[in-house]
Amino acid sequence: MNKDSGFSQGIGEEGGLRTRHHGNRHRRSEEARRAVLEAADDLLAEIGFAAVTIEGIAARAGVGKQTIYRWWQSKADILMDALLEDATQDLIPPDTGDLGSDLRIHLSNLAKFLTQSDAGAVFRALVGQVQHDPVLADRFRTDYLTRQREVDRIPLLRSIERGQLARGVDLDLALDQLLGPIYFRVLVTGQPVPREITDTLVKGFLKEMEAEA
Amino acid sequence: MNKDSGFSQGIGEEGGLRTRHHGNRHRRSEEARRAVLEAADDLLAEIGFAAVTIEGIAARAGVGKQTIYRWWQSKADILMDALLEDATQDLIPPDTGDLGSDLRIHLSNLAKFLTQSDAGAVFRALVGQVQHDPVLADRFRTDYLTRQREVDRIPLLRSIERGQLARGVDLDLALDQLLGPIYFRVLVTGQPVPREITDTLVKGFLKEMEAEA
Amino acid sequence: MNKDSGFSQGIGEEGGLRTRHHGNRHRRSEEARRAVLEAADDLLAEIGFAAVTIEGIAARAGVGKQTIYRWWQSKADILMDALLEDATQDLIPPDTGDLGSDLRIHLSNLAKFLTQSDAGAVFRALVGQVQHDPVLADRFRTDYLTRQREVDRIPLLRSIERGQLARGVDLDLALDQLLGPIYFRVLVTGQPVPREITDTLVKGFLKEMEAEA
Amino acid sequence: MNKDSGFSQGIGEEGGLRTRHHGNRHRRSEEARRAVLEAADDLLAEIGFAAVTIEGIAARAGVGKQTIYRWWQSKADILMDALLEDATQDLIPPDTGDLGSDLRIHLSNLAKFLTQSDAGAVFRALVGQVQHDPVLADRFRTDYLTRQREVDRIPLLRSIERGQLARGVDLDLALDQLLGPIYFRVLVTGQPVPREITDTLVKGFLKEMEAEA
DNA sequence: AAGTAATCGAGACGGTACGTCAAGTCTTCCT
DNA sequence: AGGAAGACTTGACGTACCGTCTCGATTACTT
Repeated sequence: MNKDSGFSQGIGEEGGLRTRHHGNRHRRSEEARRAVLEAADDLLAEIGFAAVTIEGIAARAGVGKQTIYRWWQSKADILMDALLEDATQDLIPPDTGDLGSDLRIHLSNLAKFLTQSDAGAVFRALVGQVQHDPVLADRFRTDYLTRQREVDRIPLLRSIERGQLARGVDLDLALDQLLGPIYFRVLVTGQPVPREITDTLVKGFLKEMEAEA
Repeated sequence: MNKDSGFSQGIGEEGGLRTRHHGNRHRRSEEARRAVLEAADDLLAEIGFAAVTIEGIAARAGVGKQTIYRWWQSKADILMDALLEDATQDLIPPDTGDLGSDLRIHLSNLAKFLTQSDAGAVFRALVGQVQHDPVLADRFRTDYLTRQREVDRIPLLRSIERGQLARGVDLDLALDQLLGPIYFRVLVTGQPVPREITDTLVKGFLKEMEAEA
Repeated sequence: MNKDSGFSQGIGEEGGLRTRHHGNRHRRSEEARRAVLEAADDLLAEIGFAAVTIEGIAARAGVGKQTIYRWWQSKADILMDALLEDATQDLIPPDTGDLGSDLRIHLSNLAKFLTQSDAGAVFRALVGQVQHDPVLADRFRTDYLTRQREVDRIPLLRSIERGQLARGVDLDLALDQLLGPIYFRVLVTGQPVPREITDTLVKGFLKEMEAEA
Repeated sequence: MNKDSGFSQGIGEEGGLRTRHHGNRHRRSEEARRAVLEAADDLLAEIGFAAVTIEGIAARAGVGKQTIYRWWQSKADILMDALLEDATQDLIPPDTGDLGSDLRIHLSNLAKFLTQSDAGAVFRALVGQVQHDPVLADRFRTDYLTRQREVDRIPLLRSIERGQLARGVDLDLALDQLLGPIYFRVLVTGQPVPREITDTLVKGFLKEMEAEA
């Protein structure tokens, strides 16, 4: 995506060319990088964010601490990379041709992602950390959220193109209304987010859109 | 509310009789308790959750570490108490006689609380920590959330009694829809929550309720 | 003697009528005092001086910490009392009418006391502590050593009276020569002190005395 | 003796070649080691054994606590090393060709060492601690005493070779008799050990040896 | 007999040091 | 040059005891 290829951001190389204008000087070890991300992921799942340590990650990854400090700033930074690597492919909304269906599926997928998947656990840990760490918050919003936001917007945009949804709709607010309750339940109240909830959210949203018109 | 209200130990005899026939001879120092809560509050505001340490709180409060460990389990536990003490009086919805007004005011107050107040900063730190610490999560939900949830419900209940709102409305879901987007912006996207947002949320909610009917 | 009757010194009341029949002025609890001394003794034997704590003694004795601090200055001070109470009756030299016999028996008793008895363990712990604590050293020498020194001197004095030993003998030096090697082995080298050793010491001493004459 | 002589861990390359194909890459900091020993020595002299703490040593040495705990087991263990480093060169008996002279000088040096020197203060503290700590006692006897014992024996051995002293003499007992009273005065009675005392001890010992013959 | 005063067991208090853990830095050797 | 290893300083952790303090109960001497 971006040439910065910022190892700390990881993502980057899926394009594959890997032409990196003139190469990465003296070669970062891709092997070490993956080992670290995997170790971090595994440890998060096994012992929880609070118990994860840089030393633990290094030991589990079979990597020197220095190698970690050379490329990442904190354990949260590592998890950011892990999240970007693991989770981007998920949460791509379907294209069924119907806004209601698209949203129902997408919201349901989101709920599943947040509550059931390993990547969701990473996400929750990161959001937790974001409350304490403004630098991480920046990176989280720049590297993850804005991208996800664009993806989330797709069903609505498609619906507008199809003429189902009015042109003037405030998409950001719409997304807040659709997604907010889900994140709220997951992050704050800790309540489950079954399909009935997501379906009802979509129903309410559609009803409101109709009423709007 | 219950008299104990659930501080970590409560000393809580505000009822006052203090008839305790002879028990509890060695009482907790109320002075130390308040000093700790204040120190924790202040430090959170000054240096942020991550930089707050038990040692720092103890030093600032002029209290022995053991005294803290005797009564609290973690720095988050201390902040829980601080939150319960500081914030309970806030966020009580008004009673204007109109659901729309009540909600607009209440949501705006909530947004202000979350983004502007010291207690809101404590709340955000706690929600962050809740993502990493299941024990804290329990306490957070038992001691704070359920109480707040009941308070949040009041405008809707009053509206039902007035006959404005249908009896069958799912109040929990309604609250998720009204509050979720606000928490989402505060905790996840980091966007501000101006009055326009809260007002629009209320408008949408009312429109949906009408459509429902 | 002294009105304080120095409980912390325990012993001390021999001057006296010891009418303590019931009236101890304003009542120190004799029961507590004995419980503390016994607890200290027991704990020393069980876990060693380093692991003995005032809190541990108080708990074991079923006594409040304050009670201990009221009457003693340190755990070593308690053990001083225990030593004075337990050990004074030991180490009284016999009177066989013969200097050699008296000394052989006495030195052997001393060796046994130092290496085998519980009171000897207390003594060793106190000598250890004396190296670190000048205040204790004072008390140790004033209350225990000078007394014991006088007792140790008895066989030599008797022998002088009997005409066996020359009047001019330096008794202090003689005692250093007789006792020093025993304490040295016990405290420094950690070697055992069997009867052969003590007997040989006596033999050497007597030979030297003869040669002197 | 070798300059390395057996610090608590040494690193032990006395074999020397250090061919270790690749092992032991991360070596102990000699600088930190010396700083710790000096700090411990100084603190002992300044504030006394009881007041010396590991934290204090670390702070004074400008060293992390962990570094101390990595290489030593206790403050006494540190002082053991300091003693071994500082004191081994002292207390080597002279060779005047005459047993009496040799012993008089050596005993006098010993007395001076024990009562006047900084290393002597360390020694006294260690002997004190030896009464409470069997592990230290072991190390004290293995690493220090046996070595010193051999050195102390030298004048007697030389005298035997010269034919002055009988072959059958029990050297260990002889040393106990010569040294015991000195240690006794220093460690137990706290009396000074002037030259008259040491001289008289030697005189008595020689007289006894003559009488023996 | 009631009042007074000192001691008692208990245990919370402000502290100090403990011994451990992890942070982030630095140095060394290896590849 | 990058990476694995690990010793280094730093600082917080949570615990154990220190010595002081207050509490309510007990008990022996006033009065």
